[in-house]
Amino acid sequence: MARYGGEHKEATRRRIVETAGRRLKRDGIDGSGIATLMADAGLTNGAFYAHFESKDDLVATVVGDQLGRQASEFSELPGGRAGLEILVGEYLSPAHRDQPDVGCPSAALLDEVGRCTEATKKAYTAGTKAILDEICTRLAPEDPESARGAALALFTMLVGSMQLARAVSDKELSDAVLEEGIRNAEALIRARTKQK
Amino acid sequence: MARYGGEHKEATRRRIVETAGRRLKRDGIDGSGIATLMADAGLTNGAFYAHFESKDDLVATVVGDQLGRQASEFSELPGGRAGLEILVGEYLSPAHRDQPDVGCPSAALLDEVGRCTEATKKAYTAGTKAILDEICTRLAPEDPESARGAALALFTMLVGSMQLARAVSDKELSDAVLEEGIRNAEALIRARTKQK
DNA sequence: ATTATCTATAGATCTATAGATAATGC
DNA sequence: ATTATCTATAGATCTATAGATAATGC
Repeated sequence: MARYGGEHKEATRRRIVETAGRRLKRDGIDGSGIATLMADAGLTNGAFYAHFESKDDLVATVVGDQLGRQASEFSELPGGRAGLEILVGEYLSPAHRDQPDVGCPSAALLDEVGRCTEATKKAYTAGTKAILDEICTRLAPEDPESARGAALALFTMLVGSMQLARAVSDKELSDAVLEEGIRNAEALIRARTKQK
Repeated sequence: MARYGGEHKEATRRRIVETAGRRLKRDGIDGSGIATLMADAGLTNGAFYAHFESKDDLVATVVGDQLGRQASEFSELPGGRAGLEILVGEYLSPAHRDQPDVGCPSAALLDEVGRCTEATKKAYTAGTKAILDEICTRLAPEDPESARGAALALFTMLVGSMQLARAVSDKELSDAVLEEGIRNAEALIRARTKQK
């Protein structure tokens, strides 16, 4: 079965999902057209529907893929508090702020995901649960569930801070948002890992 | 000067800005067309350009208006910690989650604002600074500037939590995000108002 | 007479589909 | 012979403009 070496089409699909991840994070979901998404992958728009049922189908796939990648990146961080401190420093960096296309999908798209189809929300939810688990394990290795609240605090603060740093026109304020975000996140990590 | 009672056109413009605020928060910026925005105000699309130079012009105006309203609502809350606790409870409520059109513009639009024109970002920045000032004054009346970091932590956590609660398909998780958000926010307020 | 709004439309872009083409493996 | 991709296009929607209309105040 399968001409073209058996993996040709599969590889193309993966390439579309990858390049679409960057484009969606850069221009937004409603801001990205299929012709552009396909051109990014070196294809024309007509080929799109051989790979996906609809734009919604692609969006759900991309969101799931992006969150899955992020979860697996997180899982490769060192254990305990050390891993979280690396994460915070990288997350709230000017480099991350200035390159949304290769950055966190939640920072780039979270409010838009709230307006997406159920399939996209489901993909988003599964990925985010995995990420929250990674954070919990590092905050409280002996009883991860007990750190759920702190993990949510850390996650929402990181995402909110990055969105704010990007939305603000005042460079000084934007830098301050990142710096204070790091301080606040580190205080949260320290408080949690000391107590209990 | 000015026919139609002198305030007719002005009133129409205000109506457009108001109804567009709701529509943009509901369907997103890229998700809202001018014909729909004008129909919401009881007008046809052709009349739009008598009031605004472009869609970008409207978006900047609406974002500025929305943030200004929010800042003035915040300013009417009681002073000190009490005002902030009311704010947190209302902000992280299921009612707010389920009615984005009449809710916080940052929760609805923050990642999109990051992709908007400079004029929109400027309008957003001015409004957000006013809101952060309101929070600072309540966290540390004697020295508001000292609370800037804590104010940012509170603001980004509120916005991030609301976006997450809306994006998640799992109702239980969504409710938990709001509940844990309240706990985390209150802990932050207490820590800040006790110390110093 | 003035002017806010409407009707009509241009030109671009959007999602999606149908049939043609070209590159592959047998 | 098969099939991934391309070309071409339909039909809807988008932003924006031009000229017509209707409602107002003098």
